[in-house]
Amino acid sequence: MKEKDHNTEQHILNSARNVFIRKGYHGARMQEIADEAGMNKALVHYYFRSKEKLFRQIFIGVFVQFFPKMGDVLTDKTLPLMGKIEFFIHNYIDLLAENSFIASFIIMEINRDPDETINLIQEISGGMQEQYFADFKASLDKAVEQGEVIPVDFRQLIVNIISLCVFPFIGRPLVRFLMFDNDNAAFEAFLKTRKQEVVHFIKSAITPAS
Amino acid sequence: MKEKDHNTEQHILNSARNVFIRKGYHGARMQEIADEAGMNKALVHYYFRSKEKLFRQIFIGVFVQFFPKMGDVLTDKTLPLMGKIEFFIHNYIDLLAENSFIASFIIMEINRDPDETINLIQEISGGMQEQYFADFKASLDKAVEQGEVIPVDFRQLIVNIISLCVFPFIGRPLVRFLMFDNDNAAFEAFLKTRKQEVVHFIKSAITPAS
DNA sequence: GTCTATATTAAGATAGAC
DNA sequence: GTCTATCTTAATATAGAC
Repeated sequence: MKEKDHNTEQHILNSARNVFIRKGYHGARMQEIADEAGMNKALVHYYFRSKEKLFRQIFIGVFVQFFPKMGDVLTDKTLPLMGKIEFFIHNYIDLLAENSFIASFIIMEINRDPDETINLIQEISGGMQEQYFADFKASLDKAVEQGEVIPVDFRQLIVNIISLCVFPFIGRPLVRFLMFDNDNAAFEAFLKTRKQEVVHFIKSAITPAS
Repeated sequence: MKEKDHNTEQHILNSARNVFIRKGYHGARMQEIADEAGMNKALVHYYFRSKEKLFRQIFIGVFVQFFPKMGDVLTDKTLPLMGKIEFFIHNYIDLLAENSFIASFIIMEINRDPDETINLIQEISGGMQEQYFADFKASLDKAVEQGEVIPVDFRQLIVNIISLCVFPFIGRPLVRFLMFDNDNAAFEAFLKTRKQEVVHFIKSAITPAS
């Protein structure tokens, strides 16, 4: 029984994750979640009582999977600044490429119900981001001092890096249409070169003119 | 009667715009639209027949307001490349700042129903973007030839510019929380300096090391 | 634990009076 | 053109049999 229990619950979670990520909270249907899990709607309620509760659990899971990876890179003390940035960009874009709808899902939900969502994120993160950023700032300050990079506000720089990585994935259908006339192969090729492009662009922007 | 007719219709459109932009298609309620317009739900249906039809009209309006402004700048033949870029960034960030939820609304809807939304956009735009980009590319090529900027892929550059402008607004609640501990004043100050930051960053990235 | 059947509620949409 | 009242449908949620 324990076995089957665990399996069913896991099936529901997988299915719910897919449906919520594709459709968002309001667009998702309990019926669709049940269908995709290959079982009855009532069973979904039996395990998770309400759509709201199920959603919270999914959102937490997605967020937890998505964020710590970023922090690990920022806090690595052994790497120099540009190494950190490069490593971060590589990891982050890989993650986005493999989980194509996650970024827009998070953005969507944050804009749907900002207060509720931020509260949830606050509970999850427990303020760990402050340490991440402090470490990154220290690393940046040192690099500036040594003349390796020009002086920049560390928050602006972080936002710049994340913007460049995330936006093409969030705006994917629009970018593909506007810039590639819906030619998907061309757009995928564009994304493939994106990692190098972003790294190169950042490097070029913060390296002192010799 | 004509007078009143026009007024009511306009009230509904205004209200619908607000509600759809805040809540998205699935989150919006016809009741809420009617309430905010100060009238009955039935009247909204009398004017627009269905939620779907009303939504399409709103989406088209938002998109039309949002896009041509970009094109005007890109196609201005009198400005040099960096002037164009600078002008574009100023205009675009102003627009985003004044209409804080529009960007996330468009992104949200595009991800909710990509095919349908892209079809709609295709009808609206009529392929005008190709001309915009062609003109921009020509301007970029010339600047590269003259040694004013380093060689860059024009699509990557455009995506970079838009990413840097749009993302802080789309991710607003999350950025405010993660980087400013929800201190709204600090975050607004950050946005205020964003225009200069982006211009400077781009300039720095594509200017040849002397 | 899992199903069928059903209750409940909410939302889009229409009919009909004024 | 605008309202009240109502229809219809669809979605969340629960009861109860197995």
